[in-house]
Amino acid sequence: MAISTPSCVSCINDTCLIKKASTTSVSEAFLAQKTTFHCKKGQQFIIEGAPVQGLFFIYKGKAKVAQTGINGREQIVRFCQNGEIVGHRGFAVGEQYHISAEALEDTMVCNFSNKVMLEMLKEIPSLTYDLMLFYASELNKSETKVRKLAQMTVRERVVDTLLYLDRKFGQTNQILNHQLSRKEIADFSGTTEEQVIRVLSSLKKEGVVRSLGRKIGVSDLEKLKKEISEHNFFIAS
Amino acid sequence: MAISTPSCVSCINDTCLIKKASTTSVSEAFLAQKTTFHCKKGQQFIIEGAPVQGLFFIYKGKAKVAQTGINGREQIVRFCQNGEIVGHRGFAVGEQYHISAEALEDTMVCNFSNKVMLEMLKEIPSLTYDLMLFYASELNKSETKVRKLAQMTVRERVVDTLLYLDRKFGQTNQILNHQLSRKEIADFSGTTEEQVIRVLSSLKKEGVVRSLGRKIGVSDLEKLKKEISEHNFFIAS
DNA sequence: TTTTTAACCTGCTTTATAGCAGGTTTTTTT
DNA sequence: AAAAAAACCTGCTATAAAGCAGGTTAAAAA
Repeated sequence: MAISTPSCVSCINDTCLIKKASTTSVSEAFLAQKTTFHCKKGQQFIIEGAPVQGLFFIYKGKAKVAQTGINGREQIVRFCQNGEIVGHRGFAVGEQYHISAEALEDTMVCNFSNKVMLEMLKEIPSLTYDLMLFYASELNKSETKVRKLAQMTVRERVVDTLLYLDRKFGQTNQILNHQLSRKEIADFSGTTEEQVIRVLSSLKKEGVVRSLGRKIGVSDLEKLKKEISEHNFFIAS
Repeated sequence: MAISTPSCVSCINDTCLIKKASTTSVSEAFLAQKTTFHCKKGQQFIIEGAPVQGLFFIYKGKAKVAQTGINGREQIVRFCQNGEIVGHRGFAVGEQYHISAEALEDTMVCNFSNKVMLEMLKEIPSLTYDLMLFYASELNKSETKVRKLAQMTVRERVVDTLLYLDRKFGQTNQILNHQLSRKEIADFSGTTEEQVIRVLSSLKKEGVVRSLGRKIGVSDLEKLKKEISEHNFFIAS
């Protein structure tokens, strides 16, 4: 369901690597080959195991990236929003995607095919360079995550996830802007729903976290940060 | 202790990204700015927390890359040998190294400064492209590791490490070519020395692993592989 | 508004893993 | 060759985390 394709040159997502590259003297022919489509909330636009189809960029909206682990258990890899790349892990390395990507709300997604992407990278060294930096930064985040999983307790990992959600999507009235279920928090933190519930209710008793119906928020950000700051984690996720 | 610097053009490490790039029409001026030095077994050539000093390449030898985790607990990140890059995580992203690198045997290491590296990347797009692919592949490995840590049991992680050591350094007479202490295996697998010892002695009883004094080896590779194959891990580490 | 469903919560039990203590073997040093 | 030092092993105990069962609350649908 391709719709009227927005132009990269006039795109408002300044952090988007393509937008950055589009300001250089690049043949518009590349940008013209972009497709843009609309995803309803809950719809998957990358399917685990499907052949790699280039790179995706969130034009407007939110998505979650996940993969199936042992016993069909879902592992949420990351969340993304406007201007962010999705599907880069498969691109350049594999033939199939090892992750799925699902829209968390109505979302517009841009796509460049493998062929076009490779041609662009050949023609625009600055884009290759930016993409290299992007991969390097993702590697940093991923290795930090390895360390966290290996060495943090469940409580610390849940706290860390709350801080991540605050950094990523922000809060309004001390309620996180993007609401996740306890199960989703668990899948991102690498634990179970019950553990998340237990940690959250402790944090509530301690007055660090508050809830409004099903929604949750951090009421004392500093105290929460303090809880994991002793580990000197280079906050990179 | 810089010694007579070996030429990249005539280097035998064909997998080295610099060697690959050196065959193109590149000003030799870059390559001339490489320094090469000798490390004794046990010597650290990258120190955690020190300022980033460009990229390192193993010319000949073996090294382990590690970082300090919670309670000073060591987390081994990876092992490397001839032709492999070290220090790439800090390069391009940070100001300080978040890892240390230590020679596992007498090792020769090449180094390009930040300045020279950045100039080379600007001048040689194919090098930037190769480095991008390298980062992408490292990202893949790291994310696979995240999944493993989150979902494998201790036994599975130790088995996985044994398979990694076999892939990485090989075996002679069913004894792993590079010998690690139980403690090191634990630091790489994300567990404790005692657990590794327990797993190894079970595996020995099952006839899958054998030992010769302190050295260990895999006697039934297929059976060992089978143990974790059900998880369909894309073997990428 | 009522009904239904999904999400959330809590106490109890089980299990996997970590940690400790003390002994043994292997390796290294003298 | 003896002594010292690592590295390795084993049984026991403690603990964190997972799993289960049954109940409650909040949100969505009728």
